[in-house]
Amino acid sequence: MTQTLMPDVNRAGCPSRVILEHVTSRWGVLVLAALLERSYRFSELRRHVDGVSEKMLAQTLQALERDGFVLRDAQPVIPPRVDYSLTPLGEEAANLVAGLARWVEHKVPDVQAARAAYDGTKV
Amino acid sequence: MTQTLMPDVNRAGCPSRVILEHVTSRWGVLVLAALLERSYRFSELRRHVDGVSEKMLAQTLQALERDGFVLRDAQPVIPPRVDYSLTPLGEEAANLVAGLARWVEHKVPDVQAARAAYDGTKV
DNA sequence: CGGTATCCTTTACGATACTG
DNA sequence: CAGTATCGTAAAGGATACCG
Repeated sequence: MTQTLMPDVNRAGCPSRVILEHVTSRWGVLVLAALLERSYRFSELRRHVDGVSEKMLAQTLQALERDGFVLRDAQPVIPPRVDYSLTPLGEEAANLVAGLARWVEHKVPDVQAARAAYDGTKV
Repeated sequence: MTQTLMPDVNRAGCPSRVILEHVTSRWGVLVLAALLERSYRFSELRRHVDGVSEKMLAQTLQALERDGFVLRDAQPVIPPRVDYSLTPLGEEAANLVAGLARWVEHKVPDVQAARAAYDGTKV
């Protein structure tokens, strides 16, 4: 039996690392945070998460769906309609990353001040 | 006067996005989480965060230092000794990302079950 | 509408060698 | 020890075109 107990993000090759990277990926964070408010259709999400390409959005959603964070509901209508929402597991993840995102938004001035100080002493 | 109020991670070009990317970067997360426990020397950190290269560790630490999350204490001794620790701001960030990392470690089995189910229906 | 396929560019990253 | 510099590869990502 292989080592399945005690996942550790500090160990290279630990499955937890890949999951963490999905959740903290550039677009993964923003998608999860968006879906925390409400469910979105593909193109809605694409407009909401400014700058994401179709390709990356599809890729991000697939990874999150496969990991059990996102639920994909494709209705067999014409034109097609696909709704994305969070699973209970995804909601937990989304709360954590959305908390981080909101904290960052709130601390932008502090970071900019730190950068100004850093750049000042380093020139 | 330019738009400095209401940072929004959903808007491309918003400074909050770059900060968020530093904090959620592949190695940024692990470095912040490590420094939450205690301060580390460069090579200690390199061993602790398994798999990180010298280059990426240096680059990550510089970004985090410039953003005001990490404090770099270089003692003028031979051989050189440099200690890295968290600023108060960095401690807040680290608590959030470490919380996320611990949550992921805890949920590894759930994700693996979700993947098995997903891969099962998709083949 | 909600994607996929293809191509191409850019960035990330790692390995190695070197320096104060 | 704590980096920097250089190089090469691999992966990320964007643009466009196309399909069910």
